[in-house]
Amino acid sequence: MSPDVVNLLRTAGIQPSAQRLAVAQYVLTTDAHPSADEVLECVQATMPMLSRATVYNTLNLFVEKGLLRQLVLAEGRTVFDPKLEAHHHFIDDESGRIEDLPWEAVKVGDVRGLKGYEVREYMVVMRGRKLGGSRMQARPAAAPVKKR
Amino acid sequence: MSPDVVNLLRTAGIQPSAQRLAVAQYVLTTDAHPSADEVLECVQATMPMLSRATVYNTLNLFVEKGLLRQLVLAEGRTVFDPKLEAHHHFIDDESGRIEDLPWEAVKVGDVRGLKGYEVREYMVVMRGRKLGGSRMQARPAAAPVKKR
DNA sequence: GTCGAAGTTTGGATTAAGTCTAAAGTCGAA
DNA sequence: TTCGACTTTAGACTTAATCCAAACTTCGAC
Repeated sequence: MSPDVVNLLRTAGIQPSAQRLAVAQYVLTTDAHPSADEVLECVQATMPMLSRATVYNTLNLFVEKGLLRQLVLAEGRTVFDPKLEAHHHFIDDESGRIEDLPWEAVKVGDVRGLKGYEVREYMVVMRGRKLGGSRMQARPAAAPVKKR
Repeated sequence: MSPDVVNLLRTAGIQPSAQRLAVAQYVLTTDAHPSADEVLECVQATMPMLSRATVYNTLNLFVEKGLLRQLVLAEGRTVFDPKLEAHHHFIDDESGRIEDLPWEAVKVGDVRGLKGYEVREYMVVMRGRKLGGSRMQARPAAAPVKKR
């Protein structure tokens, strides 16, 4: 339990607790864009009594305190992203997996200059096929385009 | 009941029916980005016996046949857009209302050239405040940031 | 016309994500 | 050590969306 995380929470004005630390440890360091249920599942591996409500509470708290961003990009998937800097997203058609792309990877013209709109934030959302990298299959693997 | 719509459906390989026509008439001509429930509500005004299931069936059919695009951009709002050409989206922070922005309005750098990704489609998603245009308040007005 | 098959619509049941609630548990300061 | 504030929990609830099986339409073949 790195004291880093404890301090990170404290600095954000969040009282640390065993549950919050466990969630933080996982969700603040992953780049897998997990959904709330995936967070629950992963963290329960090390803390089996953890309840669904707590995960939702904690994730919402983190979002509110600015430790996490909530993304809604694809059908039925609300997802959390600890990467706070501006960046773009690529969504794999097949797996539904979301990947971060660095801000410099795509140049976007003068958005702030749009007449009539005051743009607070923006990103490019891309969809398509990820080439080559089909061997990476580390974790639960973002629900393969579930027809619910 | 313009025969246009009848033909449009036929051309798309969709057998016309009273319900489908009513839904088409509304959803294919609006730029309000309605949710399924909003479609239900609006079309029920002229066809009160219309069922929820039919609206979902019809909307999904239209999406499948390429008459409509399904967008998931904001929390808990799956929304339909009849504008098929590539374009960008602006989401008003306050009202949650989604607006189309023409493709030329924002220049985006060489997305297709990204190494390792085969981009099928992309768009810029902007969030912020719409200036001035607060008088436009024609219809149900996309749920004003509902805290569910 | 009328029969049957295929397609369409329907209300209600079901599922799943997420929130709410109220009771129980923890923590820390006086 | 005790009190009040905060946190966690299981389970009830809500809402969007889908599934289901029965009823209804449509349409071509006879």
